[in-house]
Amino acid sequence: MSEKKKYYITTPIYYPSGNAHLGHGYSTVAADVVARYRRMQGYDVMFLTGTDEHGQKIEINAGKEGLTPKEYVDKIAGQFKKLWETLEITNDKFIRTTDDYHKKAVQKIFKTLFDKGEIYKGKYSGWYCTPCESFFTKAQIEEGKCPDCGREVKWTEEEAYFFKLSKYADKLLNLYKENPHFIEPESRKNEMIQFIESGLEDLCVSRTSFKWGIPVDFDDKHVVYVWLDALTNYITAQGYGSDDDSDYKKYWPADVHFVGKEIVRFHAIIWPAILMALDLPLPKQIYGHGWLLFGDGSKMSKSKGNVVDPKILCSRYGVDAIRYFLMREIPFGSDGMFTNEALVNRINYDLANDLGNLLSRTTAMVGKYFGENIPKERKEGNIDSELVNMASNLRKEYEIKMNEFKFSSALGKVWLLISRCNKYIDETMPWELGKDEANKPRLACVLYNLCECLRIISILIKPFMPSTSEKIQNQIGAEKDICTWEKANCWGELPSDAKITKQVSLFPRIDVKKEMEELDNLISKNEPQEKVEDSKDKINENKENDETNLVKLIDIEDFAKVELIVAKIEECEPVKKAKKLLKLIVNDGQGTRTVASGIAKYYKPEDLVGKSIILVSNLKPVKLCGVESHGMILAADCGENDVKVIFVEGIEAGSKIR
RNA sequence: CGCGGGAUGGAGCAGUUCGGUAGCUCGUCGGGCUCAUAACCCGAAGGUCGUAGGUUCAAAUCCUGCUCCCGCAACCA
Repeated sequence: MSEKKKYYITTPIYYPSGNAHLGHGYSTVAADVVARYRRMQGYDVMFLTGTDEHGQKIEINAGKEGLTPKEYVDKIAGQFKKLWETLEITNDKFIRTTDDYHKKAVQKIFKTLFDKGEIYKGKYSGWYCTPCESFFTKAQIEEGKCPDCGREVKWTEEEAYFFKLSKYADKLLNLYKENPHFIEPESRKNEMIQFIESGLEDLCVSRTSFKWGIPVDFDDKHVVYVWLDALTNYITAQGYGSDDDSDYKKYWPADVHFVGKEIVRFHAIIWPAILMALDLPLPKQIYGHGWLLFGDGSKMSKSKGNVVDPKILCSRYGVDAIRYFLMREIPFGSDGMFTNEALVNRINYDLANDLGNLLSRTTAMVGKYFGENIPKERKEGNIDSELVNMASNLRKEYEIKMNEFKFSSALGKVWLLISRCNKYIDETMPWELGKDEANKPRLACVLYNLCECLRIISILIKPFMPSTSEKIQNQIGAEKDICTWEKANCWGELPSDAKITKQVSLFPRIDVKKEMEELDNLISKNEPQEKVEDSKDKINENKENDETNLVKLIDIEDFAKVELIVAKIEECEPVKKAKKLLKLIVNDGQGTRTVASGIAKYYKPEDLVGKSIILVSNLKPVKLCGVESHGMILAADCGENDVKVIFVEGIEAGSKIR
């Protein structure tokens, strides 16, 4: 009774403050590929994904739609589940942090930590940004606004529970040292080390400012804040803290947590610290993958016609094509771009021309020359050994890449064989062999070799493209028992009575030009309901919050509150340690004052001295990068990437503008 | 001197750990083939490897200075 080896992999639990999009799909497909790969290798796999459903933002978004938070998350969690079905994700569990068992377990964990003295009650006073639900440190408050959203932060004091994160600094550094692969890719590890070395503060783990969360059961003013609520899902999902923790015992610790690079910090620092505090084993690895960017580099460009709704893409091109694209186009550790053109090109070149066509021409020739079966009598040629070796060794190379999560390279290896096969056909010229009855054994051998290669290929692409894999096996008549991982490095498995039939094309070729036009039409139709809300896990970088075109109208009294005057710039210098800031000394008619302005990118100091500008003179002073700024100068956005200061000529400094 | 990543033929990237013919995909041009989804195969053109110095017999690779991009942090009052 050889116990199967366990493999536990997770995606982040997604924050359902908006619709599921391709960025979510990216992480999840990657995890699914690994899960399928490990299952194929015979592991007992646990693959977990889910949603992180608490927090103020959910509360607010629900309110906007006139729903209760629960109704709201039910709706969105449903969308996520549906998307995973569409993408043929084979997660074993789906956890929602609003699930009962999770809530209970979290309360238990909270209490345990409190009893152990790992959590203590304290007072939090600091700058708080409501929309972002974040407090900022002393270093940050000096500088002013919320670093995330730029909005006003409020000085807030609240009673709160704290987790003693600071005491784990050394242990964490040690952990990284002793487990060099704990954080991958390596560049991320360096960031974490840096972060820790710059000092860890205790972590605020409860809130009183909103209700939508798990109550602290011994102090019901408080709800558990995201850290202990969300991160713990990886163990509560397996029953930790419940009556039945057999799965927890079986699968924990996780082999790897896949996370977006923006949340590596939480997983590499906070999560292990929590586990240490609980005396539980730590996950073996945190892998921070890159982001899927849209269009020209960062934002989704509507004019470029990027349909990012994964459902549309899947129905148009098939799930396998989308899965393939995501895993092939972008090296897993780095950022990558999604464009429709890149997608269609990949489908055409790799899938239709190389793989699809290889299968097509192979099965067609078998049909043409032999009917359904390749004869037993086969004559080998000198040229064969290179192909055979390559095919037999492929699994080994593929495995190395897969184990490092280098999906793109792993697929690259497979495609090397596909190319080699196409070349092999040219070299052996089966159509010539077919002309002479005497060459039939040689022809049989050539076609057999191609089918064997296809068999191996079909096995190795299976985690990525499950149904394509099956289709290939079907067409070459390979039964399940010779399409296993074990048989992927064996040669000569296909029996001579295998029934080989040409069927429909795997991937039809796409007319790029036409397709781009159609996609353009598609989005223009879709646009109204397709706005992708930025979510907390922001895997896509679509920060452009659909510029609210609705300008709020104000009364004349509101305008009267703003005092605008003309001022003359007398001195100007860049602010040290600031990239965007210029420090201006301006004369406002009464005297001089200092103003900081974020225009360093567009103006040199000497271009400004002596000029007159319009100044908002009654803004509250604020300190920016050590410079006290008294006012703001008016400037206009000129296109995407330029800002022009509004200069005025021939008006005395101090003149009021109305 | 905040941290980090990057600058390589028209585009997108690899190569830089441990110096020694600069490689891949796409595009362009020419040829071959006809089994196949007008797919496949071969060949060619095209690169001062961001810039300036240095070490070396030899530098994309090592060292130093500089410029420009991109994240994050911070600071567009």
